[in-house]
Amino acid sequence: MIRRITLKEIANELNVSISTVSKSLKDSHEIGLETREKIKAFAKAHNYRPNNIALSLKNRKTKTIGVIIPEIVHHFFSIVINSIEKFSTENGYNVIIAVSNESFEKEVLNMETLANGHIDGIIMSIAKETLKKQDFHHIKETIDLVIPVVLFDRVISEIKCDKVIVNDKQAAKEATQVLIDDKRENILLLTSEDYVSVGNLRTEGYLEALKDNDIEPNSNLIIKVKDKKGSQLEMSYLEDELEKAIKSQKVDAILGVNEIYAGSALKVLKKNNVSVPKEISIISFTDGVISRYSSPSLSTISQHGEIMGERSAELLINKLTGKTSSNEFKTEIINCSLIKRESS
Amino acid sequence: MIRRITLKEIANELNVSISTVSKSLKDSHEIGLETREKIKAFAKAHNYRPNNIALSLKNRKTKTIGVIIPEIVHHFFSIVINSIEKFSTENGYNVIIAVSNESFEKEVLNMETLANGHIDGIIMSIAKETLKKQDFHHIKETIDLVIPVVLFDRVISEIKCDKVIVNDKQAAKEATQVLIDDKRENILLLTSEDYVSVGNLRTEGYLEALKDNDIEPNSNLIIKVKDKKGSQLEMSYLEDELEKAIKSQKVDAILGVNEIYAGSALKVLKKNNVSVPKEISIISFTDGVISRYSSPSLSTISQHGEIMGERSAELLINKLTGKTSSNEFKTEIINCSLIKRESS
DNA sequence: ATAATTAACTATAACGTTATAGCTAACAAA
DNA sequence: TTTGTTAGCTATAACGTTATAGTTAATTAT
Repeated sequence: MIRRITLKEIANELNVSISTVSKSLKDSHEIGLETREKIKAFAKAHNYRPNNIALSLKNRKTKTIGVIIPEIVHHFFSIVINSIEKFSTENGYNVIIAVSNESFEKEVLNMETLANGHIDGIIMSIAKETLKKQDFHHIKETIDLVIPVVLFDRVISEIKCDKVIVNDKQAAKEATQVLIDDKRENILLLTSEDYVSVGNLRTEGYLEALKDNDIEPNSNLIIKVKDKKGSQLEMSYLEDELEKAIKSQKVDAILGVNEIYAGSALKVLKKNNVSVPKEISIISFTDGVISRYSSPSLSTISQHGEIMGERSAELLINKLTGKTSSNEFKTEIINCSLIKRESS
Repeated sequence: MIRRITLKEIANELNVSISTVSKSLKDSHEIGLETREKIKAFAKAHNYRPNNIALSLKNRKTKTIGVIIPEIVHHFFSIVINSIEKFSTENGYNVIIAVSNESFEKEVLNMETLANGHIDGIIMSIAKETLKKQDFHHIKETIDLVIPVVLFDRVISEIKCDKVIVNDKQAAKEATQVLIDDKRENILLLTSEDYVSVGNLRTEGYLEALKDNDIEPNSNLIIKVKDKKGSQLEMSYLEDELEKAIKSQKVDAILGVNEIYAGSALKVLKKNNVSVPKEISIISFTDGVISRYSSPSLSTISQHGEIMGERSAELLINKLTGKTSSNEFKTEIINCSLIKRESS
């Protein structure tokens, strides 16, 4: 029932000025030892804590980082957030989270709110709708306001800022090569629509691997999953298409750009009595919980979300503390690694 | 490169007082129409946005809710957060997230930081270590500072505040009954250590169902999973114990208090060539992604995280806006529901 | 004894707002 | 003419801090 005590109240109580109190608590030698000790004792007894809002106003710094992600109920993003939160807290920053839900409008709104005083910098991964629309004015405006931005995973080259990405193309290429080395030549690709940068890069890697091995790409073997809000529809689309594909042609491997796709594929194969990995082997991006607990467990390409989160936070904090100059931008590339399990 | 424009700057620019600008932007009739329009136009042209920090300081309100959860890479908690975020944003509140990582110390630290000005109220689920320690001073102190707190899922009766829980005991009882009705009488329980309130309640429900059906509880059929930080150890403990259990006695069903336990159980059974649900059927708490993509898919008890999140946010915001009195506390109970899938 | 120095404290402005009270000129009423 | 009213604006304080620039009184130097 007691409101937090302020410097003013301490000052009145002890009949000194506010300045004296402020300085005493900072252990300034301008104030006599006796007074200083008395004030510190009083403050401690009354559990004085500086008001962070007042400090933020004064210092024009909030010591808070805003994170905007497309989804939070999502293994990869939650890993990244966790790691951002960890690194930031260790470095004295709070984290405030906003979810765009893959919506352009909500992303813009989130940025507006965050940029209006509450945060010192932003870490974000761009919503699908925004990528589709190709409208990045909100991000540019934020950067113009001298609010540093770090993009991770889903990035775009046209924005000048720090970025943290994964070597998607290379990883997809390598995974495809692993399948080819295993004598699988009819590799089906489960990918997302073209405007999703990461899906696109992974598709490119897949195609390159085929080319390197003189395998003619077959468009019937590439399923671009249409994403509908409300993933139920999305999944039934995937399942229908996949079922058609395996019934109409030879398929001996599947490369999925995320574990939800691969998990759904596993279901379809099981339903059709196709044995994995004997008849069809599977490799998937996203090393999440589905991969580990499905059966057979899925071989996956880990994008090392912890590292991404940590690097993103580090890049941002370096900008905020002036460790790196505000007009030099880095793009960090995290190497994926293949985790072999039962499905391949 | 342009700092956000302030009232003061607008005032200087247009040769009026700050008050005039402030009032004009609020469309006050104290200011003449002409001046008002001119100022509004100027503000719009310069993309004026009020500084939220200054407003927070003035109003002693931050319009921000703090959420403290034990883990974020966790299906249930991420669902709850998502839903808190959604409801709060719709009602004009921001959400700032802190993760305790099941650690008492970190939870206390988080509360301190949050309570120091940045938030108007807190929604939290208590860390395991805190539950074990039974030390809740930080929560009580926060409440004493007139910062409303809402506890969800992991709650404790000794704290006077709003709470949102699930009818854990009843749900466990009903699930056990479903298994018994299916003629399974040797039901193994995979639960957590006693100090975790929800695990405890679920165990109670299990025992009650046995009692109602005159089945003697068998302590060999209750595995209390020791949790070690770093879930690898935790899981191997579970796997070892479970393997011993099924080899040394008859087990025809398993009730798991969360889907990680159940998912691990499924692995053990598969390894031992036990067919699910024929020989052993499984029901598990937490309706997450593992349950849906495992094979067989798991029958689960959904705790309706979305509803929990929404109710928690609603209770808190009602307190914050004065809709409900600050010394009356509600405990909302969400009913779980059983989702039948292949494992039972 | 006077000036210079220092120790110990205080007053003030500023961060960006808003609410309250106050001021001025123009006009109306008596 | 004198007083009252109103429209339209401004000044001020306050939210809780901190940094800068004072202000004393006592001590030291010359």
